[in-house]
Amino acid sequence: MKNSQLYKGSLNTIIMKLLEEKGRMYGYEITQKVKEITKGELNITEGALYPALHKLEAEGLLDVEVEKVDNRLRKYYKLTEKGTTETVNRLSELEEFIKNMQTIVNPKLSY
Amino acid sequence: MKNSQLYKGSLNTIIMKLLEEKGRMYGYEITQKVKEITKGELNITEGALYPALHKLEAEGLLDVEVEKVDNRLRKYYKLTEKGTTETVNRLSELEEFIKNMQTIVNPKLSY
DNA sequence: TGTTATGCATAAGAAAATTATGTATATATT
DNA sequence: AATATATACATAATTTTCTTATGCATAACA
Repeated sequence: MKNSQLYKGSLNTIIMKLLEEKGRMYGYEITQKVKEITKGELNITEGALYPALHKLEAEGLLDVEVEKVDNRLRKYYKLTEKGTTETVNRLSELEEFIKNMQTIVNPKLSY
Repeated sequence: MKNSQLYKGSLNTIIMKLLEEKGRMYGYEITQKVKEITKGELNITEGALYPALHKLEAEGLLDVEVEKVDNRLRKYYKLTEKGTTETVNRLSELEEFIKNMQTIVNPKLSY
């Protein structure tokens, strides 16, 4: 992941949320989707992405399906049942985080 | 810093924003203020806070004034001129970050 | 034919945090 | 009087997460 270090710690949540939405995605697709969503502002590097995917898989939160498309390998990831449950938690943590950060940035709006 | 790893990378921004608001604060005060703002959700650990303050000082973004209150030491930090300028940048990065994360969490609201 | 895009992966190093200590004074509790 | 909690700083060892730099391989484009 590149850019302002604020994104540190949010990669897993991003991956899981995208998978919850799209059903299944492969690594490269995730990087492109995030680039698109953030209008080029957030570029997930491979050195961050692939180890993250492997770790989520090792933790039993993701499943993989390998497919060959156009003679090139793709590893499709999707949430396991455990992963789906965990995603709900992560997303509420994210919303809480965003609220808290907004309160810090703009304390006057938080009555 | 404790809790959801989402806060990783946001400590410096939090410190600088609080200092911008309050003028000057000492370390322990910062931890208490953040705990209060986030209703106990975010607890900044000393192992994260003090090295962060020292680094910001070394970078010329903060100045220190040592004072003895009730026979106990306090190190009051405040933004330097450079720090004030930098805070503006960090805050706009933070707002951009929050926007992007919101778009990811709730893509339907981002037309 | 060389560059860009697609698609995966890992290793070395840096950055930022956690966890575990350590020191010291003040205040509240038992 | 003794003990625990709060205040106030600090650092060292370790872990987590990311960046940077590689590496391999196929497809598409110029």
